[in-house]
Amino acid sequence: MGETFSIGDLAAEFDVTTRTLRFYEEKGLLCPQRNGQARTYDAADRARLRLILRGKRLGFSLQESAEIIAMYDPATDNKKQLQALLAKIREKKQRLQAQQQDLESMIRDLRTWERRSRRYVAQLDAAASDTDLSQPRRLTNEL
Amino acid sequence: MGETFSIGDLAAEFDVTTRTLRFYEEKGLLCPQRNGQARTYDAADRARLRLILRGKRLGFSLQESAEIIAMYDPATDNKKQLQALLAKIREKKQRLQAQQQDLESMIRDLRTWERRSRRYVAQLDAAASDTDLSQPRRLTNEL
DNA sequence: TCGTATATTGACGTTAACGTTAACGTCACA
DNA sequence: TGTGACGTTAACGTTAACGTCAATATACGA
Repeated sequence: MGETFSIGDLAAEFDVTTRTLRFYEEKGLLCPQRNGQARTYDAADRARLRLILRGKRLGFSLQESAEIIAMYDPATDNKKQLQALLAKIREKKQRLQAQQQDLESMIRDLRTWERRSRRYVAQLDAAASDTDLSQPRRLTNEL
Repeated sequence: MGETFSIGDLAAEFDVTTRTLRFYEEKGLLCPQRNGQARTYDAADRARLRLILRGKRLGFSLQESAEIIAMYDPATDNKKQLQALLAKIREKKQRLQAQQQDLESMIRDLRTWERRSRRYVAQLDAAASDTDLSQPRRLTNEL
């Protein structure tokens, strides 16, 4: 068998608490083996956790991450289900692409602001070396 | 003066409830004028709201959106503050770019899965027309 | 055998981001 | 003059995603 992990191992590796891992299990997102009382996680559990956390970083709820993870599960073996699944995949992809749009807008805005602010700091510097502190120009805020 | 909006206007335009707008105000993210009791929003308020919602879609908390919006505010006019602000901008940009990585990973994964599932459906179709329903091959799940 | 580390199961607490309800004001208009 | 449509404040309710705490079990080393 492959490598296994304790709850503490995974918690440390992914920087979450053990409570979090038990919570995910309680919600049906993880289902590690049991070694007596203790939980034993394998590579697949670890991969699932990675997906859950990736989803979180992207603003998905646990419910949604659960759905996405379900898509990776080949246990669905009839045609209608697979087609429903494909529809879901397309929906998720659209949403993710919309997020990309938002991200690009925001990064563009931030870049603009960074340049603008940098010029302003430079202006302040120049004014200071001129001992001309009279009227620092305001940045206009057109949002 | 420019165009103004009622609370209902903005709620309808951005598909949020009026409660939400009052809540954002309560949290200091919006501060519309008052016309007697009633709120009157202008173009700047509207732009702020757009930023807040964009942040939400990207998984930012309201607190974080508030910080980001504060970056757009030119009211900070001393050099140290501006430099601290630039640092924050860089931090946010890094986080956003990390999100882009996650997004790309996930979209790539989904694309792969879509193709794989599509092939599987095609296989099922072929099998059906052959009246050979014996052993539909399983998709392997290597996550 | 004792202590320390790590695990377990409840069970209650917390925070963010609103929803919901109640009780009321105001303005156009038929 | 009522009757909607739209607005207001205040206060309590809700859901998600954990945190925190208590009491208990298990293994391992000195």
